[in-house]
Amino acid sequence: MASIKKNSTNNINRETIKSRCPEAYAMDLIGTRWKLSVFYNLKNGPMRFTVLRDRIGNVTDRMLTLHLREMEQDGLVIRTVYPEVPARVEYQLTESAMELQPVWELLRAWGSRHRNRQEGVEVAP
Amino acid sequence: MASIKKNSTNNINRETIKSRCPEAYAMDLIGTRWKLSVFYNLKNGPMRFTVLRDRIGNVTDRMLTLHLREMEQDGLVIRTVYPEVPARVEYQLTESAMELQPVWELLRAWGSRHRNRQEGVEVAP
DNA sequence: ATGCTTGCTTACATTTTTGTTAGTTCCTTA
DNA sequence: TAAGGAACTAACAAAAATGTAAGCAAGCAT
Repeated sequence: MASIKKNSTNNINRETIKSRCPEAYAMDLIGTRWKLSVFYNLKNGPMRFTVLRDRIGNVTDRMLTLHLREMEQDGLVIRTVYPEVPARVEYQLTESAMELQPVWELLRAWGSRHRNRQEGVEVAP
Repeated sequence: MASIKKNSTNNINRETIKSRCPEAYAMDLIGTRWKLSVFYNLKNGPMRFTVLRDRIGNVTDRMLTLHLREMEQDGLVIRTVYPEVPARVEYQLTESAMELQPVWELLRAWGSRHRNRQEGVEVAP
């Protein structure tokens, strides 16, 4: 998240797959720990940093900041600073990010179904 | 992938989110490096280990094995061993895994669109 | 002048994921 | 009897993600 080594096998593999495959590119943008939570909490409108943090719960300032910064960079959220004191910063989803909504819905449905099917399967009696 | 510390903050956070949110559960099952490639290559039918490995390219035996094992455990692939020598092992997607197809299609479409929009945005002239 | 809140940042530590290398086993065929 | 291929596994190393703890700037209320 912070410093990636451009020439590591790891990174080269990642980039190769991303460049070949839009699904992989998409997964890369949305697939880390707190991003889904950000989408989920911002889907109904903008929210300021602390509120978002408290709603998510269990995120540290640092982690949330890191993820928000990446999402901003990636065109998924917009950051608006209001020149007040104490500082007020609001985050909102971009249009493009909103268009992920159908994906989340499908994933949610699939997840529920799959979890039900898996219940009791993994731990044999 | 191998040894996770059950009581780390990291793991607790992960599990908490997963348990609350089917989307997160889903993302957790499908979101690591080589799994998308496995889905992609198996979507038209079963395939043996080496063929799969060579089609994906750049995966090591170990990595592929690790991911396939997890996917098996998670009810996403079925592993069939044919008692021949040299060994023949075939992998195929489960029905549940096939049902992810619409998700991949949406993600692919979104990924392409988003990438186009982002082009030239990140690197200012 | 001091304390207060928000939204960060820095430096460091831990955990998790990914990769590297070198085996191993099974029988079959040469 | 030795070589060979498929499908692994073990031991180790590196990279990346996540978490912890502390601190800082701005400027308003006290």
